[in-house]
Amino acid sequence: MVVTRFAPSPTGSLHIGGIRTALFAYALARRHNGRFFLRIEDTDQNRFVEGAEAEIEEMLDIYGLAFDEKFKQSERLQLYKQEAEKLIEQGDAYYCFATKQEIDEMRSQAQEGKKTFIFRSPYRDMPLAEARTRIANGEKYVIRQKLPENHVVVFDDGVQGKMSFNTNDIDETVLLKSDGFPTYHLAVVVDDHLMGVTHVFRGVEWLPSVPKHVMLYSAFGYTMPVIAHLPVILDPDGGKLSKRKGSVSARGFLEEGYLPEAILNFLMLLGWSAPLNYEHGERERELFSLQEFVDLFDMKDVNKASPVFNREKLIWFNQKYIQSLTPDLLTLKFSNWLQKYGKDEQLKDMIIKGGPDYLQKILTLEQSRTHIFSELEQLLPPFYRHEGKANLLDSKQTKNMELDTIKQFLKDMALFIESHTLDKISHELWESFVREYADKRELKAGALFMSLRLAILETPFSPPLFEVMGILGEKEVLNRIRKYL
RNA sequence: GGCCUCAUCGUCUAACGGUUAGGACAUCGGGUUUUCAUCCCGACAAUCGGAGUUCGAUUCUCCGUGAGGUCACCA
Repeated sequence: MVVTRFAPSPTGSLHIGGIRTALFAYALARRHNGRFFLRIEDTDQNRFVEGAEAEIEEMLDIYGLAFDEKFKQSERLQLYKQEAEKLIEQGDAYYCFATKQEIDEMRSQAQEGKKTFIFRSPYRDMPLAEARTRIANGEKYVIRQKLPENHVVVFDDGVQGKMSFNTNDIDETVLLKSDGFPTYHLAVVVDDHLMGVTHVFRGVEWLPSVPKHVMLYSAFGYTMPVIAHLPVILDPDGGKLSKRKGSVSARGFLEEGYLPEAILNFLMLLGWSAPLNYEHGERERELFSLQEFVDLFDMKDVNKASPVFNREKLIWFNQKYIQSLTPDLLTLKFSNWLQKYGKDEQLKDMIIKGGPDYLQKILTLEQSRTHIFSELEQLLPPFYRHEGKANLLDSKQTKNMELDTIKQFLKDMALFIESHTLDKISHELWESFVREYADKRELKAGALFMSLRLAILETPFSPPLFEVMGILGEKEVLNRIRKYL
């Protein structure tokens, strides 16, 4: 059985890269009808952030990455200590009394001499009995991993492939801190084994500590899971993804108005591509639902190189997903978004007052021109408020016209609408009125449409006017036009 | 600096050792259109450099170069 896990630490808001790691782990487990666990790595008391754990779970839920069970490292402290003691007994670890200051001093000395600093504790070979006496006397200690000298550690990464390390280049790392908490290195190995994890996905930043883990697995006699190190997501400017150009947290993207499905789809293609069978006439494809991804996902299709996070492409995905929404879903999702993240309080009130049916009609019209929900905060107001103060000449089409000509047109337009109040004006009738009007006076039809648009909506950009007027209703349209007469 | 890793259009990527090196985003043209979008059509654009292996390297090997990661009682 395939067992994977997502193991974030609750030290802040969940990074979008975390969602990708979780996505891959989730997909592998689901693909093989296995299990997917959440493990909260809260062994650092100093970096603990209140509410971070709840946010991790909330994000996993919103993004649709359901886990089967949750574990918390802080609840299993006794266990790690026990396991560390076991290593001491075996001679694969030792008590160390060196203080942080002492080590820091040695390190800075080595750096001044331009020498590489690999810490080897003076307590490494202290007789166990002596060490235990010191502990009994209340002395502070940590437990360190003991490494064999000049030993080559080989490792076969699930994504990166074969590599090797020499123990001479590696610190004998702390396994159990003086506060009794395990370090990451001890806790992952113990937990992954106890949880029966078969496949691990994590960021490449963990690659350098692989030899420590390999040695721990062998000291414990555990079989190693497949470990796959995912390349980091890079910023277009180089380096790690930075916040300067937009969100980097899982929640931040939701706030900006991206749909979780679109983000997920974008993330899938960052380092993975679907296998293709040209002989069966398959074409390149990049729109995948979570379920389709699960059905297709295989570790061998994951890339080694670090991808750059391209926000334009994310926007394109989001637009595709918005366009594919049914009117009901579009209305529902946008309403939820607005309520949760909307910034324009006045607009929120007006939308509620206008009712869901009115909103849905507008959204259907604006659907093809929205890429992310936050744009709608600019597109919607013309349907809800009207000042009567727009400059009717402020557009490419109307800037060379006489204001009087426009006003006369608006007046005639109003008369036209009034005279047809009883029978519904058809699109054809209405449009031919404008075009004939333009022909007769040697005006440009486009300019007339624009002047109407500016009067009614007070913006040069809008969906087709006929549909807009249909939504506003004749009474409202007349009201708005009259403000300019 | 030590250790480790990576390298195809600007970006995400595809290509049993044999392809006119394919697709998508972006960009630039053109078409549809009542503005803005959408949609459709088209164009531009890449195998980091140098050796080797081979009849033949994007693909295999080595060396450079460039980029990234990491060197905590943080994860």
